[in-house]
Amino acid sequence: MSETTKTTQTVHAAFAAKIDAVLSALEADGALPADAPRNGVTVEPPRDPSHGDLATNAAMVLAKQAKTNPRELAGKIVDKLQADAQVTNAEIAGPGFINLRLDPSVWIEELRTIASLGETYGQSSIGNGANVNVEYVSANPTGPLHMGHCRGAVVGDALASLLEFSGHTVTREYYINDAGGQVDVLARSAHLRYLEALGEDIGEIPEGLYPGDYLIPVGTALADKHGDTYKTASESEWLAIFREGAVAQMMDLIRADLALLGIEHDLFSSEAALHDAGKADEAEAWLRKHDLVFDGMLEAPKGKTPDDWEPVELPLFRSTQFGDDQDRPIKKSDGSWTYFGADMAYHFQKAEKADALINIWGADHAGTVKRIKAAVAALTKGAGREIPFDVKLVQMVQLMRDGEPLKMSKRSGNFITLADMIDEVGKDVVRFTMLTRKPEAQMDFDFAKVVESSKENPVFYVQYANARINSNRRKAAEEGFVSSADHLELLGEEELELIKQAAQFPRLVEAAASAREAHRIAFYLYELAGSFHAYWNLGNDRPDKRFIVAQSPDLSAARLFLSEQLGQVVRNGLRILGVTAVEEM
RNA sequence: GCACCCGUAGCUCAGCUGGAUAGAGCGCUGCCCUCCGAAGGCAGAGGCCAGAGGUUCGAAUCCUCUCGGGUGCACCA
Repeated sequence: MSETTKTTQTVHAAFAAKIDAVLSALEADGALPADAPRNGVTVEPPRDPSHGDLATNAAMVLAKQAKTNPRELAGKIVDKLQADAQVTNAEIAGPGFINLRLDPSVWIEELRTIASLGETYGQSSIGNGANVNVEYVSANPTGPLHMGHCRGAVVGDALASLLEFSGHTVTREYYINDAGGQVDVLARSAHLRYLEALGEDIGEIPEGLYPGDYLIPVGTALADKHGDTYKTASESEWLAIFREGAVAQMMDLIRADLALLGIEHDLFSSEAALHDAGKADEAEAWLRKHDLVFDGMLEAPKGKTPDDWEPVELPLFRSTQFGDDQDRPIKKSDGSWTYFGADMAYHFQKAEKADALINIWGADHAGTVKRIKAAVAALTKGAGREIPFDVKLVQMVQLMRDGEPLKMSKRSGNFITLADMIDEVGKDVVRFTMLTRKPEAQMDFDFAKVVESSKENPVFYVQYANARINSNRRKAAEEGFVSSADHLELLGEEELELIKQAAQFPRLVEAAASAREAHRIAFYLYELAGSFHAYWNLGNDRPDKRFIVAQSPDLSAARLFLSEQLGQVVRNGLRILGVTAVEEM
């Protein structure tokens, strides 16, 4: 380890390394078998702070391998740890935990580390630069984004950022379903609006076409471009042209919506282009060769069987071999690809370029997870390159206003758009709020509650912490006090507690990234903000606990330094979530 | 009927991929502030982690079953 990395290593990383070194020393002593696997050994703060600053379960995990009992092994580890100047106390507790108390200088040093690393504090290299493809949103290009797309968009984007922050190379991808029946419907709907733009009275939009007003400008644009060329032409003449034109405009619309949320994908992949490249055919050929696709009879759908149900023979993927409840068709009877058939080829294509795939899907697609994972596993394994493939399901959001659910009518084409939501409460509120619940749990989004300025609103509370830090700095400067690291030794117990909490950030980032759970960052920030506010409030009754103590310039400077670094951690966390750290409120 | 998700304080939810006495906010109770660093503060009560088995040093967490709630079950996307 070089000197430069040593000076900026975080407490958590340093002590994880120390425990590791102790275990290696015990191996050298013969107290542990050589190369004993150490997965499962953790170094983390105990839940109950009275137990100490850090705890490790090493003795309990390794006792079996050492052919001894946990407490005895713990004793040997403690002996070595007590030699460390940074450890003021090491003791065995309970079934074999080792609790460590650290010298205050360790935490003071962490504060300096935050300052020197600044925006990079908390970054990790656990990703080892692995290429991770995160596919999210992928809404059909048939209209603007609505609130149903919102949560997946935010969850996917925050996860992508989190993975980047922890050392992965991330591709943010959007899959454009521009080859199915729904884009033909779009083309017909656009053609109708085209006729409208040419002055025809189109009356009511017929059932089965998209009624939304957002297609009016699409019709106008098509009329501008094509004049009356396709006014009386048969559908076969204009369908492909209108489809392409309308999809392109829908994607512009969607990109604009995503921009409102602060989302920019790196890659937009087209299903149509995939077919043109013959990717689906390639996948089918390979699967047939390995007897994973066969021509067989499709079973009747479960539940209520449609009246017009007739058995047909179709190319089926043997997804039952992988836990699915029936084999799934990859082509329709007219020879065109099913959604699944195309999706399979699409994922195989993605897998060729990535070290890991993550999909963010709406919960309504839950039923298709098994088959796609099965197909991708078969294809990648066959290609000799099996990679992790996660599908994260994002549950529905119920929109509320003052505790009352908002109904929306999809039939009329009047749904609450993403743009409407952002217009009303703002990007930051939408993003943060979507991350205040684990994605796989259903959530309510109450337009009234998310903009409340109170402690119970996490968005506000976290933003307020940063704003308070800023206003405090400005006010201090007016009175002639400036942050300085010269006398950090003056910081007391309450201040050290704050540093300890801030120091959790790096390991929290790693844990959240490993678990692929960005919402943990949001909860952490809420807690950190809560601690900061509580500390601030101490000053209400005790002027000696305020950041600015007129009689003690050195102490004030040290506390301002602390305040700055807390702000840094809050901002770093917010940046992962894609939420602006507002300066004033 | 099947699959997936959820079930933790009165309510809304966390719980760091199996650790020690299960946490937060709201609500409730009590006290404090309301002459400002208060878009309030401090403290307290409140739990059979839906239920029953199992796995092991150790389970809210993993497995099985049951009971509730949600979602989805076309050659749609």
